[in-house]
Amino acid sequence: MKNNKDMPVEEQSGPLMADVARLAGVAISTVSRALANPGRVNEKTRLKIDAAAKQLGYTPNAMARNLRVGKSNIIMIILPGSLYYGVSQIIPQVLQSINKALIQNGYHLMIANLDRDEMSERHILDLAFSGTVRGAIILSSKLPEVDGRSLANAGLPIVSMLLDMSDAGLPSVVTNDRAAMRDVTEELIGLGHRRFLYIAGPEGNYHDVERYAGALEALRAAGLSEESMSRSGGRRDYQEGFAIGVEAAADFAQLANRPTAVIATSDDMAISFVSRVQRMGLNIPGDLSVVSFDGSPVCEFSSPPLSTIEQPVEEMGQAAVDILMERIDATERGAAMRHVIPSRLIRRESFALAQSTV
Amino acid sequence: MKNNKDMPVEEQSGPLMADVARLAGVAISTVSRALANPGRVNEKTRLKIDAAAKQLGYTPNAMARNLRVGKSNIIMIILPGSLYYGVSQIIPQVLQSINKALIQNGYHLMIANLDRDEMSERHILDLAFSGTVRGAIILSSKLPEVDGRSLANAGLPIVSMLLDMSDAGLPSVVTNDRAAMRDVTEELIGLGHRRFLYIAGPEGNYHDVERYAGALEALRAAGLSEESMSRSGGRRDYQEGFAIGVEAAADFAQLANRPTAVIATSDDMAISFVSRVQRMGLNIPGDLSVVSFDGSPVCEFSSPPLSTIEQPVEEMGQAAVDILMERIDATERGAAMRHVIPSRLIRRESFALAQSTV
DNA sequence: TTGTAGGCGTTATCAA
DNA sequence: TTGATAACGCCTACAA
Repeated sequence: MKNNKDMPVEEQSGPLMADVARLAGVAISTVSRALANPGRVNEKTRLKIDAAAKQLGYTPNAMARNLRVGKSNIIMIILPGSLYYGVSQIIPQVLQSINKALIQNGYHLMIANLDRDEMSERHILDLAFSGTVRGAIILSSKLPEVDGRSLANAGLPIVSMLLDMSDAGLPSVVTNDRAAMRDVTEELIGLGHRRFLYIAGPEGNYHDVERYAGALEALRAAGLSEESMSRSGGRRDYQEGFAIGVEAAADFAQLANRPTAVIATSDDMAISFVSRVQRMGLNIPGDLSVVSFDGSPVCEFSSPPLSTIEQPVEEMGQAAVDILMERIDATERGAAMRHVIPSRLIRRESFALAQSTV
Repeated sequence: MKNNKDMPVEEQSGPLMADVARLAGVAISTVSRALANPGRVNEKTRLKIDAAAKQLGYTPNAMARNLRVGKSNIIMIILPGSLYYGVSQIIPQVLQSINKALIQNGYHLMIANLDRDEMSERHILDLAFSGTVRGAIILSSKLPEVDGRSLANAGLPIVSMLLDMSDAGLPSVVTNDRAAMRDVTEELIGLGHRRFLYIAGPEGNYHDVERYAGALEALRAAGLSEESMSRSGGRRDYQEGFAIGVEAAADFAQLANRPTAVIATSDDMAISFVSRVQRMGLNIPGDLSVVSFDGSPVCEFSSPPLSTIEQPVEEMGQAAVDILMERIDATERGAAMRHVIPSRLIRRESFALAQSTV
């Protein structure tokens, strides 16, 4: 402590390395070494120093250290505009798994929210260019870029998760959206379904593109035309899944030749869709089979329990952190890679054999 | 830039204040002033400096600044063990509103997860004692404390949210759990209900204590005995809401004189409970009224739509940040206060007049 | 209004 | 193996 003469109480800044050094009877630099490179110091002095540090309740000042070594130990996660989904636990799960993996590597997690406004972009760019963060994991398809500064040029390792941005030069951790969709569509075809309704999130979104492509692949493989699958949605964001499902139910009611199977691209859509068509008197899965994406646990408690494609969020988060750590340590950067972690279909009662129709 | 002779490319640390100063033809300190106290510098030089800064794409180094001024601009949020709830969006909503409010005040949000293990406590204490964070918002009932160091003694402003910890000296932002529960119970009594089932989270938890007390207040006021309300649950955490609801349905089935109204302390509990008792052939709200806590949007799409008590998370987050900011700025700390923000009952079809029974 | 100089708490280099 | 010393990039008296 240096303020020992008048001690204005207000900001007691805690013990410094100098205090530890004094108590242990060694030089400051020796304390620094003892704490950082315990191997490079005499065992006896190390013990003395450890004891002194513990006695004083010493914790090294992170800002001083980071300034000195020129590196921060904070990673930021860039989340899309709204974190607010209906039943999906993807965001909390991502945060949890990433935070855990980061801590194990000695890093901390900072949140950055990427809204559509310029302010949030500026905020993220400040974080990057001020040296506050050491790397980023991004869950949005847009890299912040405001008057000259772009996140891409911040010299920061970045990993994309959920969305494939390897084209933009970012290593990406994704699930097998396309194959998962192809498989489940195939399975429905196998159950006798020939007319489908596809409920989409925002058109052009990576998930939509991939999943729809997967569905079409299955149709083609079975010799069915593209017209056998109607589309609903495409204008609203995934955050508005409930509204999308409600609108899809209205669309569904209008269809002349009603589909016997519905594929929703989020559990929210499926849940609100089901609630509306049941109200119209339809039986699920008797009249209509339903499958969706996200693997929300609540699907088990719908009536009927909903089949859903679970995304391996834990593994994806862990993988994203692993890749980020590699990038941080690497002297040379490898090529941007696309890492695919397979998802898993949870089969429940919401889909069944097609009624023999027509 | 200082590395201008051989430029090893690897760590291009960006322009410094010295570079801006050189380009603008002024001293470093003038740049510092121009950027921080624009008023205390000649307008003409200020423009020159701004231009130079923009031209170089200069962003001040946050770690150097923070070290110098002895303050960080990072706030940590301490979240309970698992973020993983079934349908509740409380955690994401909290993060969103707090992050937004913090940014408006010039702060950043760091996540800290408080598991039951010592490692996570140590992690949080390091964040606090290393000067990394300037304050904390805590959503857990336990203040980290490991060998000597305690978060309570870190000299850090802390605000509790969701849980009332004013007894422990923390200003707390909570909702009116007790009154909300009293009101809804009263309402059920008014509808003719006389036998209740209360589905609890972990016993002794603040929410459980408050809510149960509220229910009892209503019973007493109506001249009903405590025995008119059965209790289920009490052993599992809120994160296991679905399991609690399933078990409650089993408990319910065993009851000799079945309740006509159920009060669940989370939407997860209500949803899984309903799915099970419906499978037992009961009609809701015909045979059984149901109300729960959390205000999850999905409740609108259950069948029947579920009544639920919505927590004002946005306002609570905003209030928590406001209070934290006051504490940070305040020279003298006021007494710990309890700030109550009222919740709101969303009435849906899941409760109705009691069937005339007995 | 602007410039000079010193220091925030650490780590890293160099001698001893 | 240890100690003195010079940065890291910025802010802030104080002097000019």
